[in-house]
Order: sequence, then C-alpha cells, then structure tokens
Amino acid sequence: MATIYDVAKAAGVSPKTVSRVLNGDAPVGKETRKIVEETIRKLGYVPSNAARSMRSNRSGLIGLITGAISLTKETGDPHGLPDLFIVQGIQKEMYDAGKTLMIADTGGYSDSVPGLIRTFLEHRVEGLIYVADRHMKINLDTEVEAVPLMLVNCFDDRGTSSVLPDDRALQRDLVTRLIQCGHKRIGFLTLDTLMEASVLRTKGYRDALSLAGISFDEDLVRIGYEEGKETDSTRLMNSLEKLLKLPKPPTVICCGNDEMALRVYGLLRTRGVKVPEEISIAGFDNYRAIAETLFPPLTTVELPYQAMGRVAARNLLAKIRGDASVEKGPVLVSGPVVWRTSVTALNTVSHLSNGRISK
Amino acid sequence: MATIYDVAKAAGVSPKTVSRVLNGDAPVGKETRKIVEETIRKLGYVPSNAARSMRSNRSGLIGLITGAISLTKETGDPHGLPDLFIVQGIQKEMYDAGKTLMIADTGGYSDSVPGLIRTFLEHRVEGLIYVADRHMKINLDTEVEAVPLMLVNCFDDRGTSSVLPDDRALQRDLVTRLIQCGHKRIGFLTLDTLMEASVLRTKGYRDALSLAGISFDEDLVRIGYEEGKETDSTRLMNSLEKLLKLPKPPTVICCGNDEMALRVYGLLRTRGVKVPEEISIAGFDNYRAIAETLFPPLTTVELPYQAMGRVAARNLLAKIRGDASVEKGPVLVSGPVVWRTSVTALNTVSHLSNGRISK
DNA sequence: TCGGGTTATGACACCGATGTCATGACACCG
DNA sequence: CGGTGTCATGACATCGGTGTCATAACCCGA
Repeated sequence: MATIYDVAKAAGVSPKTVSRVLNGDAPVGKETRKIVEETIRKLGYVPSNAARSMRSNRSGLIGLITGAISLTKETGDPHGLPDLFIVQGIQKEMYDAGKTLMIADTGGYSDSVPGLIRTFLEHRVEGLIYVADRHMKINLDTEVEAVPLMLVNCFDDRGTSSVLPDDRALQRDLVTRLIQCGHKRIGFLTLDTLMEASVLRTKGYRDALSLAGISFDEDLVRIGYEEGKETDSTRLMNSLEKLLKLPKPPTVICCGNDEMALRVYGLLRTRGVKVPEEISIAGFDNYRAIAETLFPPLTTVELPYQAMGRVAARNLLAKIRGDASVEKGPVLVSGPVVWRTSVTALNTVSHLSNGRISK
Repeated sequence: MATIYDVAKAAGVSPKTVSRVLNGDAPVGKETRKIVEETIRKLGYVPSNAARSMRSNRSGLIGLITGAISLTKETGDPHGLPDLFIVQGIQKEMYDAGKTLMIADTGGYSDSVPGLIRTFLEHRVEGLIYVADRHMKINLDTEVEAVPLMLVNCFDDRGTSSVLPDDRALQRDLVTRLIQCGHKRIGFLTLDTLMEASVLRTKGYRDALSLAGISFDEDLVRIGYEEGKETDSTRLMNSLEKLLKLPKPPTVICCGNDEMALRVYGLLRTRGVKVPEEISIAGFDNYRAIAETLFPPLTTVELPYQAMGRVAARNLLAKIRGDASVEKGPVLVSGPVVWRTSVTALNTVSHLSNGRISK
C-alpha cells in the first residue's frame, strides 16, 4: 500500500506538502495541490490512521461495548431491541462528529468486558460507552480511568455518567392518560420485580393514581413475567386469571411490555373476552412489530432509545473535549404515549386533546 | 498514558525486553519477566496498537459494513433481523481468531458505503465484510482491491466471494414436507417478486411440486406483500381472499415470511376460519418471537444466519492468510424445517420420521 | 580447552504520518 | 527602499512500538 513518501516522490514535492494537502492545515499552492491530488488518486493512496494517530495522539475512535448483537437470538426475545436503537443513535452522532465507532459485542458474557476494554485501550479510543440491554445496575469490574466513560441504560455505584430511560415518568404518563379516559380500576401485569424497570414503573403507576386521587389496590398489580421463563406463559395466565376473577375486575390492563400484551391478547381470545370492548389493554415499549400489527393496534408508550443514544454520545464527546459542564449523575430521558385503539374511553371527554396518534 | 519506554526505565531493562515479555517471541529470564510484568501492572501500561501495527503491518482489524443497526427501526420490520444474526456469527468467529471487528453502519444509506470503506482502509483493516439486510444483488461502487472482501446475504456482478442463503432449497424442503403430510393443493403467498429471495423460493416451491409429480397451478400463487407498503395489508387481504374463494381452495398456505403468517392468522380469524383445522399455515424464517408465540405455533423453516456469518468469517480469514482454496463463487447455506402445529397431516403417514421439532 | 550452540539482553533503525522550525519569494506599508 | 507580514515549501525530529543484528554469558561435547 502506497505511503505519503511514495506520493511525495511521484509528485515531486516533500511529504509534508502532501500532508498539508490532506489536512488543509496550511496553504498550498494551487498548482501544487492539483498535482498532489492527482498523484494521490493515481496511486490509490489512503493515509494510515495508525501513523497519524501516533503522532497526533488522537485516534478518532470511540469504543462501544454492548450485548445488543448477541443477546438478540439467545433469548429470542423481542423486547423492542432497545440496545440496538441506542447503538443506532450513538452511531449517528459519532459519525456526525467525525469519530469512528468500534463496536464490540460481549457475546452475552459479561466476563468478556474487561478484555474488550483492554482491546479498546490498545486502540487508544478517546472514549468508552457501555450499553446495557435493559435498564439495570452494573459493575464493570475494570476501573477505567484512562478515558471518559459513559453508561447507557444502566448505572453503577461509582456515580459514573449515565443516560437512563425514565421508566417511572413514562408509566405515570400512560396511566394518567388511562385515567383521563375514565378508567379507575387499572390492572397492571408487571415484569419480573427483579428488574429495575419494573420497580420504577410500578412507582410511576402509583404516582399516577396518587395524582388522580385514586387509592392503590394491590390486588390489581400482578407479576406477569419471570426472568428465565420467557417461553412459559403459565405465570402470566394465572395472574391474568386472578385479575379477571376479581369481584370488581379492572377495565384496563397495563402490560409490562408489548410482548406481554401480545400474549395477553391471545389468552383473552381463548377466553372469548373482546379487546377493547370488554377490556382495554395497554403495553410498554411501542415495539412496532407487535404494537402496530396486533388487532386492535396497541396503545403503549415509547422510549426514545435512539434519542438516548444521541444524548449519551453528545455528552461523551463533551467530556472528551474536557467540557466540565457535563452532568455527573444520570440523565433521564422520557418519551410519548402512543395512543391506538386497544383502549376505549369510558367517558365522553375527548382523550385526544393532547394525544399523539401513530400514523 | 505510559509507554514501553516508561516501563523499560522503571524496570531497569531495555524497551525490547519489555516487548519480548509482551509478545513472548523470544526467551526472557524468569526474574526479569517477573519484574517487567510487575512494572507493567503498576504503571497500568497498555501497548499501543497503532505503533505496533505500524511496524508489523498487521492491524488485527476486520471491517464490517452493514445496515443491521439502523435499518431495524426505519422499517420497524421484524423480518427476523437476519443481518444481525449474521453479524453475531461473524463477531464470534473473529473473536476466536483474535481479530477485532470494526462495525460500521450504513445508516440506511448505501451512498455512505464508499466513505466507510475508506475509513476502514485508513485503519488498515486486514479484510472487509459487507452484510446485506436481505438476499439481494448489490454493487459496492468502490472497487476494493487493497484487502480481501466477502459479501454476505448478497452478491455482485464481479463474482466477489459471497455467502448466500439457499432460499430455493429451503422452500423446496418445506413444501416437500407438506406434500409428505398429504397436502396436494398448496397455496403460496409470496413476498414482492422484486426480491431475490422471492424468486428463488418460488423456484423451490415448483421444485418440490415437480419432485412429487404434482402439476403447478398458478392460481395458487399470489403476491402477499409489496415493498414499501409494509403497513398496508390490503394486498395481502385480496390475495388471501382469492385463494380461499378458489373452486378448490388450498389445504395449506405457505407465507413469504413469518410476519406475513402472523397477519394471515389475523385475517383468517376475522373470517372465522380455524388454523389448522380448516386450513394449515406455514411461514419462513423461524422468527421465534412470532413463530413460537402464535397460536397455534407456526411451522416454518429456519435460515441459519448465524452459521452463515461464521462461514463468511472463516472464509475471509482463509483469504487473508492467502489460502487459495477458498471458493470464488457464492457459498449456499441451507437450514432445517421447524415443524410446529400450524400444519395438520391429511394422511396417516407419520410425518415425524425425520422431523425436527422445536422444544 | 576450545569451538559451536543456546539463552538473555540491548543498540539501533524503521514503520508513516505530523509538529516545529527554517527558509525563500513576494507584497504591502510607511 | 528597508522592514514586516503572508504564502509556499522543505528539513528534521518525533510518536511507540518491533525487526534485525550484535553481544555477552553460559553449557556442552569433542
């Protein structure tokens, strides 16, 4: 592969002049520039990032660690692929900033993280991002001091900068909308309570009730999903059963996520219960493949994962620039309620006043 | 960040000796090694890949270009995320080979590919892989000669090495199994005929009929999906309608993919047609989120995308090593029929003889 | 005891860029 | 017309490793 010296010799100038043409950091004669550019093209010369970054100490690389790629299949779980959307947002932002993103996948094993970090450090990345597949607390083991670090969709003990979904606010907003539609008995089939998101969403659910002056009824909240038992619906079936058999059954059921809503649709159908005529259903995630395809289309909330990625990327870039104004603590990101027809209004008050309807 | 000189000085040895400890390419005294390793740890020294690869001319990097990350959201289309699984397979294989994978996303714009290739060349990648999001013909525009190139899930005019799904064989295998179960009138709701996969699958469908001595009836084949109209089901509805209203309607319908099958389930339900009692349904892709969740679970075929990725990675590595035995033309990869309960046997012959049943 | 082989280590050049500084040619200004 | 500033260019050192070769110490068998 051609070097800058080859170009210089062929063009009859010094290497430094070629460098100047490439980087435009100093004026170059019009004629000279033309000759050099021509020569570069002719030789198919591409500058070596290794050599460049060695001298200038800026690699232009950002390291991203995620399980987004490998986790997908293992669980077969269409949890909305949040991590993937986050990665997408980060990618775009970094591209705009002229940085090259190196994506490493954990392969589902968190033990591999220290090794990946090391590889990144060998490449002298200017910053590191860790993206979790779901809202959780983590511990990276490796103490990273050499470069700025940003956590996305997760947080740790050390107060590392992070960007998190505002699960609490989202669930609160959704339930508030349901209440505005006249629903008073609101069922909630939660995710596994071990999940951070589940805890927060349950808080948001209670927040909304408090705000509306509705008292909390614990019979209306059931666990609908257990970790590690993705394919087993018996838990969900039992929980749903209990809600339906209450003396005063709920008029609407919030599901821990859209996939659970999909299953609930199925279970209700076998029972001959019609959605939304006899009971309304709401999801969480706005996982379109499900939310838009179901009949009736699913009311849910959307976590702007891509936006989370962008925010994380921008903050990391700021940290790299040495911008001290970047928040230390977590940044919370919220999103809109997406209203579809799986929820009916029990009153006549227009519920579309401030509504966002998916096209 | 500490350099090899810092370590050498602190350990009281020459830089070269430190290098030897790191690479183990020449014997080092037991005691010396211990001291050096200690010092490395103490200083938190991490060697610079830039400097290393500059001298040794091996970057240890492999460039991967894909739309896997960005395409996901844009279409919201759960086509089984084939590209993601492919990337996953490649990642694993490269990791095992000690290579670092640089993943670049096209952001959905194929114009960005030349720029990405250039960035990769600047990093002196040892090989390049392009992964398409679906089986198609492509044209990379940039002529890549500097490094070995591998196409996955796509092919070009120039006969570049590639790895492709064997759509034809898969569809043939599926239909053959249906025939073994006694089905003779087999409907086929295809994907858009512009799609490479659709053309091949239709051939496979006809192959199976020929093999069984069943004559082809064009009324049984309809287009069920049009590109760019993902959310519009009218085409599918009409096509399905036509199949059902035939004088001799099909006893089973093959769908272009699992998502289409999902929609067909819905349409049949509104018509009060029971699956599989009144009509059997088969899909394509084994997109688990759909195939396992549907009721009844969907019979389909599985493309081993991850395996495709592994094959591609291995072949590329062989090319990098200068192994001439690597095939020039495309390598076809096939997969198993996944039998579930959405298809009934019309005869009494056991259809499980050589069957694979998902757990 | 001496030559040949192995082990352990260091000196030095080099990979391919860019930062720094120097230099020559003009143009402009007072 | 001399001084100063800008433009255009090149010489040279340098970034942090590794390849090559040299060297010294030691072991071993003839």
